[in-house]
Amino acid sequence: MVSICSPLPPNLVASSISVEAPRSRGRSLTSREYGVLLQSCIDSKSLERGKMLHSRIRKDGFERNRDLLPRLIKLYSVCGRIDDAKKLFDRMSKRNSDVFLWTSMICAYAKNGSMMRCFELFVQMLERGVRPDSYTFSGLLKASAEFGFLELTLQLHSMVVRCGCGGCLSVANSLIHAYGSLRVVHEARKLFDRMVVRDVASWSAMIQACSSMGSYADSMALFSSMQLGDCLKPNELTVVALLPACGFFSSLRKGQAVHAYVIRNGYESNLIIGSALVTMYSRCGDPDVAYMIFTSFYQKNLVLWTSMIEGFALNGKYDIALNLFKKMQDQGFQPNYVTLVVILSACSHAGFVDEGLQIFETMQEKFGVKAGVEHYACVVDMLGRGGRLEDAEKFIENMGMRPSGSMLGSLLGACQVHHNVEIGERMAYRLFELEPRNAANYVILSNVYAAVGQWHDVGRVRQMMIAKGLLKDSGCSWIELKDTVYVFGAHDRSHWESEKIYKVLEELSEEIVRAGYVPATEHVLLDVEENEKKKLLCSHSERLAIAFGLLKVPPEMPIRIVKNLRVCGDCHEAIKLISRVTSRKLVVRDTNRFHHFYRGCCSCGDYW
DNA sequence: ATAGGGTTAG
Repeated sequence: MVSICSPLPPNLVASSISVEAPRSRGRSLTSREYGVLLQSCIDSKSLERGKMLHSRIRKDGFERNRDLLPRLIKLYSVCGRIDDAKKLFDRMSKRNSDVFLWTSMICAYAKNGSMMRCFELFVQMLERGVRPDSYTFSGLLKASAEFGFLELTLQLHSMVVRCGCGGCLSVANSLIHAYGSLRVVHEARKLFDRMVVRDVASWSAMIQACSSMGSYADSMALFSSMQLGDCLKPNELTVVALLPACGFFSSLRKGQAVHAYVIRNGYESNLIIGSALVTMYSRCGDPDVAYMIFTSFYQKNLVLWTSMIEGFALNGKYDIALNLFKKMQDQGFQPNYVTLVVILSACSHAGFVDEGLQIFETMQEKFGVKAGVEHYACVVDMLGRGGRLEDAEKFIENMGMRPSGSMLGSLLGACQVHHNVEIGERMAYRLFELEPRNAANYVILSNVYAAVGQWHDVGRVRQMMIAKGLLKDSGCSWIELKDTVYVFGAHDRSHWESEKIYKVLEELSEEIVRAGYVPATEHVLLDVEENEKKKLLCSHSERLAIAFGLLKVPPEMPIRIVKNLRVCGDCHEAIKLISRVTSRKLVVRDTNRFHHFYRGCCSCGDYW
């Protein structure tokens, strides 16, 4: 027989006791013992066992026990019996004004997503004169943030202060989280900076807030101060909050370090961490390791599948991505909204226009997912990339919703690639109204003109930009070696080994010309001499970074670089040949995609 | 009895 204080896992203790032990021993359990058993029912969501326990607790007269009552409510709520929880609550609250009781019911509603009821109960509680405590506020803040109520969160915040709960760690953490998920990071940060004592949860919530806003540099900085300044050990939630930052910077070394930490701490079997790792490795251009992690999970879930599919697509392995999409369905997973965005985007980047359109048209009946803006945006992109610019424009007109800026932007980009001035102008002028301060739109329109040699219009657009005081984002590429990131701008000569770098480029130029390279000067969108154009092309930032990589990265290792804009068409050709003449694997990350160059070919199949 | 997690177009 297993005893109560056995070191075995609680569910084992519970199952062996709740059924036979008490009766066979012929004695009642203490409230403490009931507490342990109830907890195990909560953990394993065992409603039937919990009900049996409940009736025995009632018989033994422990139902009003301050330890057991909240647990009973929690048991019913985690088992999806929120109404039973409320019945019990109603029965008990007639004579009970204990904050424990009220808070547990409020939290049950908060977890359950019953926003209105949660706050109704809170009001009733205040009317009854029950003073809320830190637990009450944590529950309420969770509900308020989840429903995106900023006003309410602010009111709760001021109540927290008035009730003297402002100094409580868990309440402060809840507030940081709430502000973070409401995307008011500065409020979260203000609070965070004022905290006297911070624990892992505070740091994790703050890192998460930064990551969800895309302030990844802040996430990174916080992560190191947490360890160096506060000497705190990251936990699973910290890791999950940090991994997107590693992926964003394509910082394979940092990502690998986090992965090693995950393994050292036994977090590998955590599905959420697994999905975050798959995404991180995919964004660092290493889909093979991502796939290894993916396969290491025997029990997968939809998010893991979706992450892996996206990972392959991101790295140009479109066929594998689509196969995985089929395999996922064979294994009984129905794609959701996000999966369909991912798969449509894959079709768009792969040039699988017809397949993509078919998925789009049948997604509602087949998967019960109603197409949203993101899906429509993928279709516009798909048609645009495929050169079906008129179809794309018609699609925008007839889709029955206001086009988003990004939709018009992707069609404008397609007009640059396919040299369509007419549609390009229409898109650009709509965009100028929609997002007047976005310099990128002006730049693309001027590129559209430049691509067809309308230099007068190029100048006109440039004048518009100057008049509005808009500056073009300048292109740069970077490469990470050891723990340092080296950034190169176009025609950059600031690096201390600049001379060597340009020497490598010169030698390479000769070699790739021998291998058949012809500089595609149409990619120089400036009105300058032909020879000047050739020179300008050679020192694009991506080539500088690659040359530096050739000098520094051991020959057996791939050279990974990242560029903040799209790789230009000429560099793409050149890099293909560089991979051939040097027999190196070159991995270039674009704004959002990867190009894997090897033996003169690129994974994108020249369609991007 | 409480807070915190992964996948989303260009």
